[in-house]
Amino acid sequence: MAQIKDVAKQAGVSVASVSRVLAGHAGVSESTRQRVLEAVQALDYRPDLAARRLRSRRTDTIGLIVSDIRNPFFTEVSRAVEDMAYQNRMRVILCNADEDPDKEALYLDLMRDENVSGVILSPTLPTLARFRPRDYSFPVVLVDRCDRDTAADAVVLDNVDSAYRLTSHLIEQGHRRIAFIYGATSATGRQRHEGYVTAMATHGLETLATAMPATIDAARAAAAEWVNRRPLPDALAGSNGLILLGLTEALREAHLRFPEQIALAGFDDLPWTRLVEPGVTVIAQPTYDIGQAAIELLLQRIAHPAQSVRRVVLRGELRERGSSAMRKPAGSGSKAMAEG
Amino acid sequence: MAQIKDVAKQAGVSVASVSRVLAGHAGVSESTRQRVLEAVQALDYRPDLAARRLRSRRTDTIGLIVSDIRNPFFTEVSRAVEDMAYQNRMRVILCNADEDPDKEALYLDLMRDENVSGVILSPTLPTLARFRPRDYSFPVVLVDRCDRDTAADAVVLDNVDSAYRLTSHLIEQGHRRIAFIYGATSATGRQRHEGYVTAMATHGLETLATAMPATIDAARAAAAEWVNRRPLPDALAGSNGLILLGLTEALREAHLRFPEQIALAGFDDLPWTRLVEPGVTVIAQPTYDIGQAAIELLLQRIAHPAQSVRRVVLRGELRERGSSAMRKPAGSGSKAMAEG
DNA sequence: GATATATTTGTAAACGATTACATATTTATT
DNA sequence: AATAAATATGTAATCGTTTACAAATATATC
Repeated sequence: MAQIKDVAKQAGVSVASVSRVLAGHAGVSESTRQRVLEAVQALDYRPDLAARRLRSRRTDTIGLIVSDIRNPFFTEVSRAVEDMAYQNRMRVILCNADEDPDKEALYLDLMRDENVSGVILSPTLPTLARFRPRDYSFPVVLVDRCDRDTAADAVVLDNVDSAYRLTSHLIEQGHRRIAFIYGATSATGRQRHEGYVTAMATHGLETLATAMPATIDAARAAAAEWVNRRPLPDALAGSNGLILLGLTEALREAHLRFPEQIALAGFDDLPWTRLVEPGVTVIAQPTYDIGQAAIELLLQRIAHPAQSVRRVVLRGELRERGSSAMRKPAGSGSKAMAEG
Repeated sequence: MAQIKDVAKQAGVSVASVSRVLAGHAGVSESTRQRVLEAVQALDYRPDLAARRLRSRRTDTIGLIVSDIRNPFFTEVSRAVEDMAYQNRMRVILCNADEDPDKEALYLDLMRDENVSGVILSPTLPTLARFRPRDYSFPVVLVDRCDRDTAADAVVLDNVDSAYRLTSHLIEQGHRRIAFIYGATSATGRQRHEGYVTAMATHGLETLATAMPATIDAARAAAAEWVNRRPLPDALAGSNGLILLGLTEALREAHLRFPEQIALAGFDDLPWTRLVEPGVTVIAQPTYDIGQAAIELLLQRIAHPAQSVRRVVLRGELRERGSSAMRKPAGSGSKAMAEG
């Protein structure tokens, strides 16, 4: 493998000049620039990254710690971060914390060891609760999950508002007993719950909510409970894509048809929500944009460490489908209202 | 930040001893071991990875280059690789080639620059065609995609056999005009096509296949063509999860009910295949196992570079659901057979 | 107890870049 | 033409480890 001194010799210049050319620094004549570039080409020289990182104390690497890689939301965010990072000559180390605070802490330590330029993190609740950017040796941008008072750069959905709109939509469609099944282990789940509660209160309706870990299985179990209760709720709503999937599975297992017997709605516009007849009403998240915004925020923060804290809030879009359709005044609806 | 010499001073030993203790090398007395460990603890010393990598010429990093991170198959594989890698004190650099050979080549170059310990790769067709392990400075394990004669470690499904079994199942259910829509840009798609062709030939049936890029949109378009043709095929089969999704969408759009009007089957047991009534028949891949096997192969190869080439072939499991149900001798079936 | 052998420790030379500083060269100003 | 300022280049120190080699100490063998 060719080294920088080989290139210097070949080009007839000093190693310093080679380094300067490769770093794109000013103060080097066009003629040496050319000769260095030719020599680099001729020898197929590739700088040793370990040496460069040791001396320069920079890694040009960013860490991405997602809470659950199986959640398509995070897959899509990762994709965006990847794309943008490599376009900006940055490497990405991807870590999947699996909603486990310990694993998360471990990975944050690892980021310190790796001396990363910055980190994009979707924190679990405990980590978020005690999160202070100053505790880390690198800039951190939060994504998807963030408290109102967290003093850190962040990119999030308008969770409270989106949940409010989704719930209001269900109410407008004539549903009254709306059960909200949400992931209590994330700030996002809680905020969406808050939006749900507000919407219900605004319309003078009683809230029916179940908090649980945000997994398909937990959601299915939670939905099964609601489904066995009498009176049957008018509608089930889930706080994210995984939960919505669990709810849908539970309804299938209970042989309940939506929206005739029970309505359904939730978050994340995944491909399957259009496939299950007659389609599931959802709040669509601009997932790719969220990832893109996160890395842009991070790159800016790396460039300007002292700049003031920023928060990007993106709007969720309600996509109405058959699962939330208008409840008939007569029929099972009147029964539910009579009993409730 | 504490350095190794600080630890050495604190423990009253030389830097060499500290290094040896931390590397777990033999030939260091228990008493120094203890004192070094205490000093490390006391100073919260963390070795500088850049320096270590420069001097030792090892990175303990593996590269994972997947063809399409949006494909849940690869998400699950990534999860397994991640888990196992970190358990083995290795870092993972994840790259998403997006089925683009150029991007793939770029990432392989990047792996060389990063001086990774090894790479797990699901190659596109062009890369696979000219793939020779000797061309790389690091060991490579192929995953999901591999030719019969590729001389490299690999973990794959029994693609030909699985497709044969899936097709045979459809035939046993009374379907005759079976259209196979497959991704022609991957070895896997081609092998599954081969299994389909063999099964059809065995039963003296004419093959009806469409080759296309393995995306949801392309699959939907391809399915739309089949659906508009007369006679209508008896069944549609897709060569992976993304394609199967596209086929299902196309049937929905054309308002064709399965299995009554047309049967459906494919690869990858994704959660939604159980949700769309009456369930979609699929070959399930042991995705997590595939990832796990890949990294195990890689770690072994790193430990024993000269050991002979290994291939792990995992068996796909047929999961019968309603979408492939028995075709009635009478009705639309007879019409299709009369016209075919 | 002397010698040979095995074990433990320390010193200093790598690893391959970047960059501070000094020096040489060119250009501008008088 | 002499001086000042700006630009271009080179030399050598440095980043923080690992590890080859030498030296010192402990253990075994006679």
